[in-house]
Amino acid sequence: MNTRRPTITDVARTAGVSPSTASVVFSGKTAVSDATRQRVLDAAGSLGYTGPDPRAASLRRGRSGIVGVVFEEHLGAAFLDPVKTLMMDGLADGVASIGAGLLLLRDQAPLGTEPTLTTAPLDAAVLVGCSGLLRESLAVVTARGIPVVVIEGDAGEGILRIELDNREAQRQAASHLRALGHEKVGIVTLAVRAGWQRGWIPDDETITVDVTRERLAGARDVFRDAPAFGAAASSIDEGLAAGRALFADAAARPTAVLAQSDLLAAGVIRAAEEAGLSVPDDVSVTGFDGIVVDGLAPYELTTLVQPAADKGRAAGHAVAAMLAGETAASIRFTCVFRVGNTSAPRA
Amino acid sequence: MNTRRPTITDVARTAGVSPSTASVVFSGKTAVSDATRQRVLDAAGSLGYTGPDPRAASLRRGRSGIVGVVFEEHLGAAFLDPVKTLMMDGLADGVASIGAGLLLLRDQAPLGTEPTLTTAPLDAAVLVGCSGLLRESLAVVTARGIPVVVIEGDAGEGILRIELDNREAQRQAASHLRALGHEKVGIVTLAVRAGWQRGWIPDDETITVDVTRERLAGARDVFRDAPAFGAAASSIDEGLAAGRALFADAAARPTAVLAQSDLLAAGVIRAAEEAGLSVPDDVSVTGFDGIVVDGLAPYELTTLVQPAADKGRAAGHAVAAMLAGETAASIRFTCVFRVGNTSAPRA
DNA sequence: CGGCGTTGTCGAATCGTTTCGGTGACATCT
DNA sequence: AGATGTCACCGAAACGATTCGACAACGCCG
Repeated sequence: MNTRRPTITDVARTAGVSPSTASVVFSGKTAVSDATRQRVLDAAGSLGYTGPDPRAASLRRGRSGIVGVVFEEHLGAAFLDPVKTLMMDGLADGVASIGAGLLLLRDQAPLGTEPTLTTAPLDAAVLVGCSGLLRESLAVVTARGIPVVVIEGDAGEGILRIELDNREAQRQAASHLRALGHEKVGIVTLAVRAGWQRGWIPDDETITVDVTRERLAGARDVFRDAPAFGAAASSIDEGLAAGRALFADAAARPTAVLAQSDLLAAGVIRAAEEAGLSVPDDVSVTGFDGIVVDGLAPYELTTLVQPAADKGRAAGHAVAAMLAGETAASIRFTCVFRVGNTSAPRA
Repeated sequence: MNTRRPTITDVARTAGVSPSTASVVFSGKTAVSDATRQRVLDAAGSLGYTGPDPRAASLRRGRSGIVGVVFEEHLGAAFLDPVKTLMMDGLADGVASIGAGLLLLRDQAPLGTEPTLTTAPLDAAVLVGCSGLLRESLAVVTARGIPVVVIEGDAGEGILRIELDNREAQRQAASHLRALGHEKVGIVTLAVRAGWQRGWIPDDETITVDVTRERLAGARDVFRDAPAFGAAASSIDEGLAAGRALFADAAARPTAVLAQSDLLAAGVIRAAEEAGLSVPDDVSVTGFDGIVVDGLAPYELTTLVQPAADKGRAAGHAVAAMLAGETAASIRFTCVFRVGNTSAPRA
């Protein structure tokens, strides 16, 4: 089959109408008589025409219907985190209103290949987290004059931002523990910076990941000198490792642990059980995120429920608004503190 | 700023060269003298030109650099499964060789919006799982004459397919249990069809999900009459529910359980513990996938290790090959049986 | 019956690149 | 010195659709 695909012009010719009319039949921008529409559709059918070429359409329209989502991590790593997953879901929802799809982009293109961020036909971009690495991507995107939204990260002047009240929220959990009488509290944080290896965080460490820094600050607002152990990622296994570190020294053992994510909290709980400690009787544990941790039952974490999907949806709507020429504003979501059965008065 | 973005023609004019030359400077398709190149680059810089418009380029080239990935599930659900996540990772890798990005597509577009599958500028499509629902998507894509690859699913004649030796692999695990002396075996399967609710699978049930059917067949090759409980999804919690069902009746209790995924197996193990059974002494449990189940330690599942990332990578390469005009062949990957500490001789 | 608002269709002008054949100019070989 | 190649660069023609103003034809009203 050497024959190339039929174009809308071919269809128009076969149907005996002008290309403009045929185009309108497919786009529905203008009224067309039923008779004509049918004729065009028939012609399309007989020619095997399956609709306008999206490439040509997007050139003419100046829109591709594609929103790029840029992650700093390895793609797989990004989806290991249920919060990000939920966020993606919301985002997909949000951009669906303008009929757009999500193009997955890695921050640093694998060696030797084109940076797709510069060559992809994006209408807009959403950056997830913005710690250093993403700055570069941000530069590329803004240079292209594309609307951009940053989720959970400081992007600098004039960039639309979707974020949480991380510090205030974490402070709530801390206050809760304080009110329960806890004084010796341990903190388990998310990664301190890209490439961070798990370990205790020195007091003079500079924390480049916004979320980690803010939540830690919130915890320290209440427990000024609480030691903090930084995990390498948000996972149960990392939490387990962190928990072991916290509970290693029986004398220095905390009576409560503030974890910066539910997954970490779940790991900490497991570490506690391992150490023969009962939760919440011997040690209270709080999480952050409010997700359903697979397999954690019967525990119900005391945690901060964040509107993860809403964050994504908001980003999607913001992007849609910007594309529609409206101005959108940054949004700061609020977490809801939820008491579960993993925190109790100090024994 | 009413001023529109500069085009490559503007840049060419400023640099005093023809548009074709300017184009070549950016694409690198032909040799250009250093002096000219520099002149063009300078002109671009002073005009704020950030490279060729991808939309126009893709029209002219006939390539957009975008590969669509179509899921049948809710986007979020897709990424809850570590296997899919790994697969995506490999896929991203595989298509990176042609500098393509991955466009996330849901099978059924949310109501009231354009089906992006038909309007997105795709070079190729990868369908994940192909059970009924996806058939429609498949029709759309093939009608558009786009190269398509199906991962884990029967797509019918002439469609390139990437799959596993599901049946043979599962049979290995079953044989292993048989060799250990087990006779009363329970099976926990993945979803039987889209929208399946957890429950025992009647003998006359038609199983439309390929993976589920094949693995079940493999298990029944060895244990012809083993009862099968179908989970609604691949998760620990579903496995837990299934396990409870299996262990509910002490008299009918199986001495071994074949789970169709590691996540399910993890849940079954938890259910066993809950029922006061010890694994593997009282009951053996095998999984499928060979992923690292977060928080399952110290158990190491006896399972079938599937090359999830390789599947994705293979799909990516297949797509790349087809786009290059070469012919690619279907691939069937082989799982590796790995004995862990969750299976033991029958007590 | 003439003016007028509707409705449906058409022409022509883009949208911004890339590509391909061609053309000088200049170096190399015999 | 003439023939032959190479190297850079240019012009013009696609790529396939959308859009917008113009324009007939038509029914309606006073």
